[in-house]
Amino acid sequence: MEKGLGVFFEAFLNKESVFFDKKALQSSYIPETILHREDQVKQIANILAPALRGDKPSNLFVYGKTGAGKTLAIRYTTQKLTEIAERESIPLKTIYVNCKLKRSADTEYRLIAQLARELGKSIPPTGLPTEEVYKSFFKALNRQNQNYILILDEIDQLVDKTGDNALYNLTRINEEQTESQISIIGISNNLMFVDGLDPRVRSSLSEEEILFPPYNALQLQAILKQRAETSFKKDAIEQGVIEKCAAYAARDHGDARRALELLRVAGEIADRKNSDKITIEHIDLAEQKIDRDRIIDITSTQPKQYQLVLYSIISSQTQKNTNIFTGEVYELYKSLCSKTNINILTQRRVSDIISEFDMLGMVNAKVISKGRYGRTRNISIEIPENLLPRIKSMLEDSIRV
DNA sequence: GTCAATTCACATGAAAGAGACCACGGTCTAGTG
DNA sequence: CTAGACCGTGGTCTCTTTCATGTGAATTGACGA
Repeated sequence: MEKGLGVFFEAFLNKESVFFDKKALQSSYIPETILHREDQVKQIANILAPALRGDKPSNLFVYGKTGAGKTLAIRYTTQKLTEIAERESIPLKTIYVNCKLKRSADTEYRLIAQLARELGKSIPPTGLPTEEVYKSFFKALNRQNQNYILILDEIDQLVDKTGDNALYNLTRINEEQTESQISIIGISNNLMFVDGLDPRVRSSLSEEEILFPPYNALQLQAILKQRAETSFKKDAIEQGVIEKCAAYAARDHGDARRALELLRVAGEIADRKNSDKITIEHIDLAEQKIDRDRIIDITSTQPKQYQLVLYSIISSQTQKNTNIFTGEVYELYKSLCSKTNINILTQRRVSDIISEFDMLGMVNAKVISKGRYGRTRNISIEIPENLLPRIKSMLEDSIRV
């Protein structure tokens, strides 16, 4: 056994790979030149440039769909900016925070705590009044006489979870703060996001706005080619593969991140099949695999109650084979609960759980009105047919514990 | 037949509770000199 | 005298429950043609 494994690893090491260096396919990678975002980068640079003279740049609000290059463009320009600032010893610091990361910055407390930590304070993950954390953050800000650029990625997530309190307080810092100044760059996937904000926050936050339109298929091709050059070996990609990748990604709103992931997974599949080239067929497989992995991952990491609800949805649909409604799911869920000795949640809660599955893309739950017979969600499953049995037995296993 | 009122079966919102986790300050205890 | 153990208080955070209000069209029933 041990020997067999050794041979396996040995073979793995010697195996030919289509990859040269995967780095350029990762989403955190920042290439030397950014394609098809020249205008935006220039605009950002224009807005941020005053920082080099010690002035406060305007607050900036950036929005566009996922995978449109927002984060990349911002990180790229701020990186260049700080390089220059460092060389000229200009007091400037950028802080990047992703508000979507669970348990990192998705509440007011955690956001401020995260910021304070970036400034070298140590803040406990909980237990302190939010007031205290603010104080500590302000103190850290004041300590050095510096300009700060604050990048809040996925800022919409923060606001619709916890309101715009934190943003309001942040935008007001400059009014009180004299030693250091702070500019805020907000990045949002949601185009309508600013509309829901407190007017004071809105006018302050979006002194400048930049829109990132989605990439089209040709632009995606260029980007993929650029990345592929450094990450794959020569001639490892068959004719038409890049084009197909780009076409897939362009189909849903030009998401470059997805295009890159598709290419990377296709490469991994090619490796596993001992192929020395990535073929179009591998792209198809990759697309299926990404989809499948996502669904399996979601199902298996979901809490018990959620799994029960999902199971109820699946089994009531396979029984009836027509569209199903919240009430039926809830009834089945209740009986499953008492069978498995799990306490029963209220329908209110189950209703929310169903709509969360809707957001995850696992089911499609549309609110319809059946006239006299009430209003409910029309639920159907979005899981591919061939995956259903597997998901179902996965759920059965984990519920029956 | 037409039209407004009714009615169903939930959706959707707001608020608040339960329980886990945690920091802080004060008090108690045991060990040390 | 002091370091560490052990409370009580007060804070955040997530998941839920409770209470309240909203809602779109099939159905109903009054009305007039």
